[in-house]
Amino acid sequence: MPELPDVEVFRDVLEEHGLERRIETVHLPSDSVLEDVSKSTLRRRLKGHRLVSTRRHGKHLFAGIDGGGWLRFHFGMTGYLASWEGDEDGPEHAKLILDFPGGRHLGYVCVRRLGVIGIVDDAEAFVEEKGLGPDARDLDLDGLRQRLEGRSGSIKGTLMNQGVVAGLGNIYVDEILYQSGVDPRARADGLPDDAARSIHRTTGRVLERAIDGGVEDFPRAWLIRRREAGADCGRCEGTIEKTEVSGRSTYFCPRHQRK
DNA sequence: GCCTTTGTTTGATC
DNA sequence: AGATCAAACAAAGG
Repeated sequence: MPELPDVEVFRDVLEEHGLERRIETVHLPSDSVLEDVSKSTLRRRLKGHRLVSTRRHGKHLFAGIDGGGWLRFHFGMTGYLASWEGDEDGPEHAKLILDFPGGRHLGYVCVRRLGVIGIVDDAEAFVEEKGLGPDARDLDLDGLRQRLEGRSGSIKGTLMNQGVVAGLGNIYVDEILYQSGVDPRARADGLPDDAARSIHRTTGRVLERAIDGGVEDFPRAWLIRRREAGADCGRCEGTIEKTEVSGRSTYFCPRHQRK
């Protein structure tokens, strides 16, 4: 579930509850989601320090540590950040809990353990090494055109490829293509220019609106409100169909989404 | 109980 | 070589 807008909301949690407070205790319960860092190193790098800044690239979130380096989060399919106050245990399946003065806690929670936590020296360098494309929020039209060039796969698979554009996943790509009127199975490099233009414009609009709404209360006109085979399209007289594209369940309206 | 779901990595194939 | 695709992964809910 966590795609760019979700991670942006987690970033708000981090900004509001996790910054500029001394980390008193670092809890790393049982099965670890740590990558490239041991529990003891992570504890040493965080304990007694403060998180002082945040960065996001695509679905990756970073928290700058006052002693240098960045705490890195990836949320897999079911991860999220939570903050709470007091003596309660907090959510189940928390993999990392930071305790702050005054009883405030910040937790990284991941039920299915496909998320990852690590420490990196340099967030930029990490993005480079991973080979991530530009963040979907900053992508300009020419950049998008260039990145679709020579791609023989489906437009859906290409937009979900984090090396092409970072931040979009199954739900938002379906939404963008639905609102752009583009068939998810269309070849990425064969799109008419107005389709590329529409995808670009729609991507910006959809992401901003999703973030503004806190990733809830989506407009009624959105596909996300009717991801169900047989539902009325809502944009035209068509009917929503379910199929599989790039190995992912895909909802679209064959009537107004064209190749 | 099997199927579906989500994002990424992997190994194979084009 | 580089792109693309299917399968695997965990675990819960239908």
